[in-house]
Amino acid sequence: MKELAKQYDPSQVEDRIYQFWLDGGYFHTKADPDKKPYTIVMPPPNVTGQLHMGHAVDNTMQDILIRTKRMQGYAALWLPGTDHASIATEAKVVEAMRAEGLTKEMVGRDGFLERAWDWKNRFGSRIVSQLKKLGSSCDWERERFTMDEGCSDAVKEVFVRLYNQKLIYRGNRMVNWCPHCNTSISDAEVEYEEQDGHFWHLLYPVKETGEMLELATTRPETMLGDTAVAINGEDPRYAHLHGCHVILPLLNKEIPIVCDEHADMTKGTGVVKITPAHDPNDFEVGQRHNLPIMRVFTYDGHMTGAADKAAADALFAAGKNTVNEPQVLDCGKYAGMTTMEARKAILADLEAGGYLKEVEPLKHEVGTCYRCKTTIEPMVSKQWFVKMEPLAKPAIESVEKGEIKFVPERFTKNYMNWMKNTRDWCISRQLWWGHQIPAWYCDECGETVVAKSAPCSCPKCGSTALTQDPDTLDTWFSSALWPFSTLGWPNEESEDLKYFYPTNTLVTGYDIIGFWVSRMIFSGLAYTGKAPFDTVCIHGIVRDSQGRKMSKSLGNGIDPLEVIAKYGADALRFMLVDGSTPGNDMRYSEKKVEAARNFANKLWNATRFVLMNLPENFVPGLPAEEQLDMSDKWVLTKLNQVAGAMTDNLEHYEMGLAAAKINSFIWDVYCDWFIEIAKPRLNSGDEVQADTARRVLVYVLDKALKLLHPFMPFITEELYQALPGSAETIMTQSWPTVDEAHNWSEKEAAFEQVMDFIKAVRTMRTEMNVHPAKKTSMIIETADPTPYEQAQVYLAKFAFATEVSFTAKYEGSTDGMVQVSTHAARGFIPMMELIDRDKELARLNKEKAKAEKEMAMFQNQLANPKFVERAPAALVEDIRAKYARSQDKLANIEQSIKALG
RNA sequence: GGACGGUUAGCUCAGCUGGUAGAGCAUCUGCUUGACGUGCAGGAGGUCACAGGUUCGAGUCCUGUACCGUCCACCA
Repeated sequence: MKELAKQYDPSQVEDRIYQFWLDGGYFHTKADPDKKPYTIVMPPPNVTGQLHMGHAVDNTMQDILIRTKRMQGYAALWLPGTDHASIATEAKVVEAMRAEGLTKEMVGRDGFLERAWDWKNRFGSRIVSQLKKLGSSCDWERERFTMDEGCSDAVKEVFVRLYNQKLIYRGNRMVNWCPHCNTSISDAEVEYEEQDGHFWHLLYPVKETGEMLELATTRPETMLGDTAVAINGEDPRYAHLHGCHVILPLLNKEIPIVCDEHADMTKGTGVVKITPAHDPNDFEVGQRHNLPIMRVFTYDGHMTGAADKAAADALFAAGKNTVNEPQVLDCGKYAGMTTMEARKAILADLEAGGYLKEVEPLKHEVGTCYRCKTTIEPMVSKQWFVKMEPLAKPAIESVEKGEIKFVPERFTKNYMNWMKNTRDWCISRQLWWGHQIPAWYCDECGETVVAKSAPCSCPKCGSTALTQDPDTLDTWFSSALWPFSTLGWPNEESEDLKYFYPTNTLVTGYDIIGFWVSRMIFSGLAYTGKAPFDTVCIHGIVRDSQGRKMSKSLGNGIDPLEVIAKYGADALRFMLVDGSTPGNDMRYSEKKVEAARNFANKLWNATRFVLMNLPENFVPGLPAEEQLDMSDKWVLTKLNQVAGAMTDNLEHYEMGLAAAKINSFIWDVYCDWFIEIAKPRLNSGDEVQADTARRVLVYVLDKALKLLHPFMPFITEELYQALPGSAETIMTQSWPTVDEAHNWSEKEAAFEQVMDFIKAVRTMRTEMNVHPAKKTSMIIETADPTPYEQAQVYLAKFAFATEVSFTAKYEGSTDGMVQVSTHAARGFIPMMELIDRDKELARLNKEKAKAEKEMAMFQNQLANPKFVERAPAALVEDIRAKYARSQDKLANIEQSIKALG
């Protein structure tokens, strides 16, 4: 048996244990017809990212679930992997190239991709090793990457299928354009933030009547692209202007006044300028009225000029641009300015021309890019889209039918809201790192060919000159397939797919329900015909100690790896779940990690104590029932209760409650009471008693380690292996269940009576400042002395008794006797000379007040005829019993006060 | 504008289906009791945000209010 150190040092243990697990292959799971499958796919972290607290909670929760299920005998698969994170990774590679003075264009697509793969290979293992530090028991043999061969094949398969079903289309639509990342992004990727801005009230002259039409805008620089002004057809103020035109200031261009419902009579002046190329609503208006779409911004956030116009005209002339392709304006003197510069210049010119009526300050929500926070420009652009409506419908129904449930349930609403309002999903990105869109265009006739691999020739004209679409797909397009692409789909015959799919639990934060969860659900249903998981377990985010979100810009992030280095992964894990509530945010505090570290140390020392007391030839196993002491039966009953309760909590994803329960069991029940109470037996010299105590100590410890293992995997493994007779790993031992033979509720009650008495004596002594070394005899007055008689050794040790005698009714002298009372007994302790009489009287009166309050509560309840009449009979009985008990206690205290004189 | 969450001890938070308010930390008092001072034994500390309602009984259920926070939507 190995000697344990006085303090637990996780740094000496964790890496060694993790390697032991890897070497043992305990994380690997295969399809096993004799077992039930349980599957979790890990939300793939960004391949070049670093572990943060969000990952730490997410993966701790998954590991707790998977370790529990593994111990419960499931073929538990936790499938790990990483995400290529197109925008984030591409941005990093671009940045690194900039340091060398290079741009994407300079190195070209192939050169860039080579660098990107290098980058991935260099940093991709970092996050994986960090996940290992946490103790994650994933099946690393199955580690996947969203751009590996299988996942890429799944992406192409889906793209082709959806295209053939007309659920993927390409067209000129309004998209969110990030001028910094230089790509379109989806609606979900736009974040709104409140900014100070202005309403500029402009005046447009009406050609036919000469009057000035007032309208307001928050983005005056778009006015160059106005191709109409809209009024509401019902608006009496403007009835005379139907069919008229305005002269667009600065450009002196005639544009029509159109009647459209979009113009709201109740807002502003009821007149709206229409810029179809740069506003989503205006785009719709433009479609309805067949207005030209005039682009005035370049894709990198400048005003368009002659060259831009020439390029667009050339494409148009070549017939490459067909439906609704925006025209491009040569912005003349504004060409080449950034949009902000143009805003200033245009406003100055408008003012000079008398077209600016007033400026009104306002706060408004501005769309920004979730990656770089740059203000989004709505742009009309030719992109690929997924038609959402037919896909969303089954995804909504599936959740409504309960095939998928959210935990906590309230997030269902969040999901539904997202699913029911989603617009078509823009999936093309003007990036190189990612899955290139499997579409080819014929250089000769412009035909589009969508296929899993490059076509040899154009099916329409036979030309062999075809060019693949340069764009890549939104990262979430591949993430959406993750639960099944990682299990072998589209190969329907894959054993893994058949066995492990659909998966069971998806654990993730509420912040990506729209991005990811919803897309996996509709994808799973559409391509595999099955919901990809049955439960979505949602957790909150970890905030800093002041409740702020952890962020790079604030610099308030806590690095989980530093915490692990200082306190151990077990402590971090325990801190993250202990006392947490599903779906709620939590605050990080070092104090909480310390508490968790202390708990680990407590367990370490408890085990050390047990091991120290075992003889060389110790053979574990519970002794026969007749040898068990009342404290043994008590602790075994408690163990049963905690095992049952934790199992139930874990089934309901209440990991915080489960953690608190095992903590309390180990610390309060096992260490503070059971170990202490076992000591007299261990040292009694009675070999039979000592042996019984040892066996129970080891038995309960073994079970407690198992119950704690999912939460604190490292220390429990280390300690488990040190127990005599243990198997090679705790990981695959069976999860403790309720043992019906171990429910001794009457013994539990009897022992708790003794505990009550001990506590009463201890409290009295501490309050009276009696030194522990001062021991005395005592007389216990009780109707049934049996439990106390059996507990004499304990009374000696914990109630500081020399000799104990019993009586049903004490009639001796109370002179010099200090008295303590419980519900079931009264103790007479000759130690009055040690304390102050007045203090003792005060103490008793305090006890009395407490007892009276308690008694009064029950009395009031029972005095209420409606309570007795309407409350459940069992409860009324229970209250009666409690009332009787509280009466006994009060009587005891009153007698004590009387005796004191 | 819509939806959701929070408001419980000095601090951070639990409290499941309504039945005598809990934990950790902090604080106070004792304790070198041979597993552990990263410890042990005790104490003090709460009108459960506010106002109504349902109920024999409400921290828990319902309605409303206030403040804090989050998400979504819109904004000429």
